Amino acid sequence: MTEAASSIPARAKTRIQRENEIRILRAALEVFSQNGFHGATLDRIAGAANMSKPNLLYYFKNKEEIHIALLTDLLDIWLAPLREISGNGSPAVEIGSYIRRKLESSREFPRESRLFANEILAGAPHIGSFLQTELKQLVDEKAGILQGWIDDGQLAPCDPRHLLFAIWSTTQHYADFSVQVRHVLGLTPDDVSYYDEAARMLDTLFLGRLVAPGTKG
Amino acid sequence: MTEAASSIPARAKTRIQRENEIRILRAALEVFSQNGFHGATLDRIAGAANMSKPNLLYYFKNKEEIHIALLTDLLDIWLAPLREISGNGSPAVEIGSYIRRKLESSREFPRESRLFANEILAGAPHIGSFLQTELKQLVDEKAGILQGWIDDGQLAPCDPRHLLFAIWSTTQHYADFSVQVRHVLGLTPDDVSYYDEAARMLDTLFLGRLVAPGTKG
DNA sequence: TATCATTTTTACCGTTTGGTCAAATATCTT
DNA sequence: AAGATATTTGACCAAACGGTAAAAATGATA
Repeated sequence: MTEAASSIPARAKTRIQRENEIRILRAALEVFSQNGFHGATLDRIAGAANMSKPNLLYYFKNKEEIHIALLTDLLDIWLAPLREISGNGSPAVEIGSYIRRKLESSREFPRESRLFANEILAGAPHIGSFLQTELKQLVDEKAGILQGWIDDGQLAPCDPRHLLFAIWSTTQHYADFSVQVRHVLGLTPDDVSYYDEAARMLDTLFLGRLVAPGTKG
Repeated sequence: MTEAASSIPARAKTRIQRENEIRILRAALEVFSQNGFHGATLDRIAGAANMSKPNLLYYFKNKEEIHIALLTDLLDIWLAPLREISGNGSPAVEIGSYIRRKLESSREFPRESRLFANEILAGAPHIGSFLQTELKQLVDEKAGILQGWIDDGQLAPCDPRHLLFAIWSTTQHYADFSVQVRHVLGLTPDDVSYYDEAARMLDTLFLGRLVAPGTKG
């Protein structure tokens, strides 16, 4: 959870405070991820948290603060799979397990993924600086590892950062566009059985070879 | 543009009417794609169209009608590249050119792409039936073509529909997540020079082989 | 140029929304 | 159990929002 950077030493949180902040953030995640920032109302969030609106505002001073708290928590979830990429392993293993981690993250945290997607779509008003600093730094570092493999001939020549983009987009797609995925596959809502097939597809795509070597150079 | 299905024969549109409807839709596309449906206000749309709000409502009876008009126009743009996939060509050529068309569509119509993404993220409240019928039908048809190539051994075994998902996500990513892409690459806003490198990446990924065949089976 | 239809503006309305405040209630500590 | 603190509630408010009505202005037409 997020702690305000205040000079006044904050009181230790009570049990009720801890519980209610979690209740609120859980409810807010549901509402924000489904309706976007502007589509989410404090009344709906409060309702989803089984709480009155003034009570909710006793814990968070306004709507934006809830949103920012959610985004802050989110960034760790988002970065974790990327951090684990190691230069010691082989590209096949490292990339393969990164994809699996990202896909697993999509399945486990679809609401967080959609919250992130909404924020980026809106122009990243709250996490712009995070993208430019922390994320960029980490990407540059991991891109260096990938570039090493390219130089070794273990990986096809390409811009490693765009390879990461491809991994992000394909894996997150299954959370962010799940409605489309389900409609196209003819599945019922909440059916997430497509993740196994998705994993196979991405393995073939990133680790295998899609189009058989043939007439076209 | 969209025509209401009314039994009363609609008057032919005047010059001013045609011009203003276009002005409104252009402005609304900008505002909706940046702020989502709920984040967009009639005042802002009217402002972007250099028009008073009541004047705007003289042409569209409410906010939702503008949104639906935009989505309707959008679906053609979205489907066009997919329709062109032909069973006569080779997988390499057909898939390659489909990717190029989708990527080009991302570059040319980023606002439309973001509008679409917003709609899907929100649960596709307006285009759900389109996804279940028209899109599903077309996907099933094109998936059949891809399946044929798989049966021929020209394409690696995989669920062709998931292959399409991978193409959609990677190409649309460059429009929908352009802010993230630019921040990570260290580019200035509005710089779209990354599209060339993106095309190379996707060619390698979908048509070539990313990880060199090596120690790992 | 007079007439009619179309377009634009001004003034307004009801509702929703984010947020406040003070009083009431529950909880914790001694 | 008393007192202090933390929590919850109901009543309320101003601003923003989607939308309306009718008059004023403009454009087309004969």
